[in-house]
Amino acid sequence: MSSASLWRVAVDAPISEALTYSCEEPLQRGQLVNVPLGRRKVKGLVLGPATETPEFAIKSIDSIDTDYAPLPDSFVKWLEWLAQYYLHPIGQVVQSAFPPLRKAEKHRQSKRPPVIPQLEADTNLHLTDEQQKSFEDIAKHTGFSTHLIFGVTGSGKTEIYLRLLEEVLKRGQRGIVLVPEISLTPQLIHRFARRFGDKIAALHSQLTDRERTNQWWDIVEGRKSILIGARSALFCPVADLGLIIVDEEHEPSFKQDEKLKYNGRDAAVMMGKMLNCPVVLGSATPSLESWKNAQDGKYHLHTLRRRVANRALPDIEVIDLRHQKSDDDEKKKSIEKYSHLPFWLSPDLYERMGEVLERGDQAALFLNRRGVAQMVVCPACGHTRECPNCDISLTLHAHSHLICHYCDYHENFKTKCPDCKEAELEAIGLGTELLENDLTRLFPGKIIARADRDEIQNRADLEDLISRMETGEIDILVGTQMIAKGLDFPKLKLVGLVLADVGFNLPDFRATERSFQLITQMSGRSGRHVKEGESPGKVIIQTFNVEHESINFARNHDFEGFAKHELMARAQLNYPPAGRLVSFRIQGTHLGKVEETAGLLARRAFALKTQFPQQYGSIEVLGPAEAPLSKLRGQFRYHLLVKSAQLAAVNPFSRQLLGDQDWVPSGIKILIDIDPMSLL
DNA sequence: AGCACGCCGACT
DNA sequence: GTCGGCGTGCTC
Repeated sequence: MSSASLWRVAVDAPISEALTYSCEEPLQRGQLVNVPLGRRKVKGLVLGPATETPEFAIKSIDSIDTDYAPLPDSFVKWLEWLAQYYLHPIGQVVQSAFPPLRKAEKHRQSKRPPVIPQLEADTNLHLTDEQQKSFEDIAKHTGFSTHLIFGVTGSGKTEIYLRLLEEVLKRGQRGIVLVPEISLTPQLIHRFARRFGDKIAALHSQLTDRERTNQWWDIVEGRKSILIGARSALFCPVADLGLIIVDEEHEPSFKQDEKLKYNGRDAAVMMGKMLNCPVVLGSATPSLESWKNAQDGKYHLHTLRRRVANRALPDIEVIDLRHQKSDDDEKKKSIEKYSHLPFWLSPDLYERMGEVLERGDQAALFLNRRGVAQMVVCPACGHTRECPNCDISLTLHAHSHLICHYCDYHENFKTKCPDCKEAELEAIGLGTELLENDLTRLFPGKIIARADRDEIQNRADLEDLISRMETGEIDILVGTQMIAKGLDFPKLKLVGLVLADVGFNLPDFRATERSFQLITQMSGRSGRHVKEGESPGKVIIQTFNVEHESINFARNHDFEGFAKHELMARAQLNYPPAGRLVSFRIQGTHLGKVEETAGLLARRAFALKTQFPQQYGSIEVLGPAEAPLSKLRGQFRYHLLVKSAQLAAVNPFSRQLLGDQDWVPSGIKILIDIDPMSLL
């Protein structure tokens, strides 16, 4: 018996590959060990025996951490895939698979409310024919398969999830439910808790480290069978996993935007593949990535076209904000009548709000003022400036330059509209706070609440707002996209999108898709509980771009038409899902050095293409260009985009392009984002 | 990420 | 003189 024992260990440090350690005792892949690293002690995960001896002085493993059972081989494979696909140090990927604290010796009574409330059990709801069929079609799969439930808002996707989980429990297996952090509200957790009682565990950002650790062990040791959580819940090694559900799969927040930049939805599908269990994705507005996979037959598609209980979809009306002036006498009178209205509020929306409030129902106004949504628009014809190379909106800089953030195309900003030559282009700015102030004046005595990053800081604030909406205390809700998702208020009968255009003009190839999703999701909040035969909920969209495709398709509740249209546009420029995209961000404190390194990276990219024309001929390199946020916290930022319709080429190309990074000058950092959700 | 080493300014 | 600022570099 030889004690030949060199092992590959993924240590907790930003080192891309595993390090080699020796150990006298027998080890096993998946075990957590304590190892020396430099002058300190760190945790590491045993990946397997080392195949070759490095020319280092090899250190010995200090001890095996016996608190944790070895991670299953398939789970370690999944961790390795994450590191390899997202080009992230394996040791830092591994750390996410362990709870933040040690296991509690004994459970102490906490002053905080329980993570999962104890609620009266409820029973299954009756399934519609559509729900029943989807449920049956999915439930017959027990091995790896991916399912996309495309169901209009209010069509009862959650009830299908609940039934599927029931089947999983019957088989003695467990399930994971991933939801976007923002929709992980008590409303949703309560619904699961009522159905499955004390079988539920939850992991989300509002938990303390102790709560998180306890939930983790509850699942790992089998006391709980269903884990509901944000994307990071995937890292909990659930034994006997029988199903993964990703609700609102299109949500950009499934993408982590720092450190390991993984997409929770994609990681979930890969986990299903590695652990051989079904994965169910659900959305009223599927991502084009998932939609294409369904069209190509890679995912099973299940469609729910109708709301439950035959509730009608809301009636959507589009208000054209152009041509407010008129010579018509009657119109003139009407303009006088409404002259007290602020510029952002059309008479139609104002009148509808009055009617709804009169009946004691609620209205919500939505305005997406996130980020630096600079928009240049012609008030006469609605024209906006776009980049001729990239087909995205140009951003106004310093009131004089219009710049494309993808390819560095720029032009002078001419104030006269180049399209109709009648009016002067305007940069428009407007925020939710202004709305709130104006509404207080227009609707005296009505209770107005605002929901945006400034007002809603934490879960408690959101819970408070939700309950005030549910009790009907609030008359008018004003908010950003915070209020667009998952919320369900019976008395909400009118939704107004104050300026739908804001989203259209973000310098991002997903801007149109985001707008469509937002309009559809926001519309879906209206009239969710109207009874059969009652007049449906109302949606009013105010816009300068009545012909914009995201409005045209959304007003007709036509996701499929939209997807077809948008997929064609993406395919023409090889944007995802037709192509794969990788973004490199070069940043540092010295502008000249950053520019220089960005140029160097681009030259390396072209050299690689020339050197391997077979593999990399299809790769397009865009930039380098100044990043949209060109200076952030004292760091100058450039970026370079790599894209190709040949999906498999992009990852190895990016890996080779970066190399071991010994060519990167000191003081410069290069951050890589595989499949970026946003190019801002 | 830590934790060293190292090379300059301002203090008892 | 030496205390400590944080730039740079390495970890099997």
